[in-house]
Amino acid sequence: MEHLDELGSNCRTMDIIKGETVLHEGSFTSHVVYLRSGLIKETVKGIDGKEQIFRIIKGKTYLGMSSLFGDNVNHFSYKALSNLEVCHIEIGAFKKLMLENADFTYKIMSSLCKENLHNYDKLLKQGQKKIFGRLADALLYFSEDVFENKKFTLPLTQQEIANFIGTSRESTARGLSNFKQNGIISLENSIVEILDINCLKQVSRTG
Amino acid sequence: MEHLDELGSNCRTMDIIKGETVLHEGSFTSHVVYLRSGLIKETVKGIDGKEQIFRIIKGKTYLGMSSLFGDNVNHFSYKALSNLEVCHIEIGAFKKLMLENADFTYKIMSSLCKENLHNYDKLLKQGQKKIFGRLADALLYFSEDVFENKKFTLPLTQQEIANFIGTSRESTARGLSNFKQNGIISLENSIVEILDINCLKQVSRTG
DNA sequence: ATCATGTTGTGATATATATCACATCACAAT
DNA sequence: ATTGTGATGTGATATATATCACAACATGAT
Repeated sequence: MEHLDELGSNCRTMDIIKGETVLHEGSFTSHVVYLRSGLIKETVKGIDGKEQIFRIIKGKTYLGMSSLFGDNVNHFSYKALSNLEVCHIEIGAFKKLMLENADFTYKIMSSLCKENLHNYDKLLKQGQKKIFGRLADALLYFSEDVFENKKFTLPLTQQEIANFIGTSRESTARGLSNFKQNGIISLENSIVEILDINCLKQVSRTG
Repeated sequence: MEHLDELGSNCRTMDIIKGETVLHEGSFTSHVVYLRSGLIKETVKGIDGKEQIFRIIKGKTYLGMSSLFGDNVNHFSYKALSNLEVCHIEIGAFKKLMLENADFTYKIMSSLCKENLHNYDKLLKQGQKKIFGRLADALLYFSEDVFENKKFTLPLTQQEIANFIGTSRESTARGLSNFKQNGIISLENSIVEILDINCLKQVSRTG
């Protein structure tokens, strides 16, 4: 997926520090942004203005493609959870590359479609599950998709996890306590280790 | 979006009667399907096997594009809510057209992206709203997106509406009764007319 | 017209989860 | 070390919604 070489001077690299916002929901999409390294939370303002977290994005990913090809307005905000290395690409150069290189376009489209299927699946299933199931999903997501490790530091606060799985902070806390008491995870100062992954997957399935 | 002429003999039209399934979730995507006319419900099997309805699809739409470019397996089922006229397109011919015609590809991609933004927005907001808000959304969706009319016949049973907005049949019934009593809609034998659209939008917003 | 079958309306109750309230804890800045 | 500030843990209570139960109704087939 990295055709950045072909973009040459149209691609400008820059560093962003933890906490900064890379793109703002509602702003005009003037550049394609490619995340080289670091962790980002993708958010939307929900009704009553509170932050909903859609997903965590890690390195080697283009940001806001749907917005770019949809209506040129960012539909999400992207906020740095760690220090980042991003690359800004001239929108014209990017579109030109797409029109000239059908193969590149095809790849972009495939990866977009895969992402979408995954997201739809997640959102649809989420609506049916109860809190413990959704929390289990979040932990599996961190472990399997984001960090690819059974042991990791929570990338989000409990309030943010709540915003991610659509529940309250208190329910998130209670869920984590419960998993801990049942020996499914260990949890110490935001460091989680998944001890019984089968059980966690079971909880994810049965809600 | 209609490039069917260019596809010539690779495009085969056929009729499907109400109730039939056009594509099955889990099956291999062997053709691109274009819906010429009629109404379809796009569904997924949820946990515990009960049907979740993702959206209603009306004429002049390609089915299952994300699945086609994602992993060649249908992630949704498509069931006819009315008699349909569909067109089956050879997958090879379709991909060939895309690789040869960057402009066509670009348009497909744009429409996919717009769809996605709309769907994400809907799913994310849905998680935050209470039942009356979601039901209001469904009615507005039928009126504004599907039928483009304030008066229409419900395309789904109450059980299906419940599967669409993620609630129980009984809650759906209660919601409709409530809207009726408050003069927001009229409802007689599945025929709905939206009487106070501002109020309905208000309910949609405030949940 | 009659029947059978699926659809709808509505009460009573159970249950999951939000909300409120407050104590404790972790961590960064001084 | 001390302080301040935000993060976390946990009880008590309120509330929305699911579930159960059943009657009434609509619709299509015979």
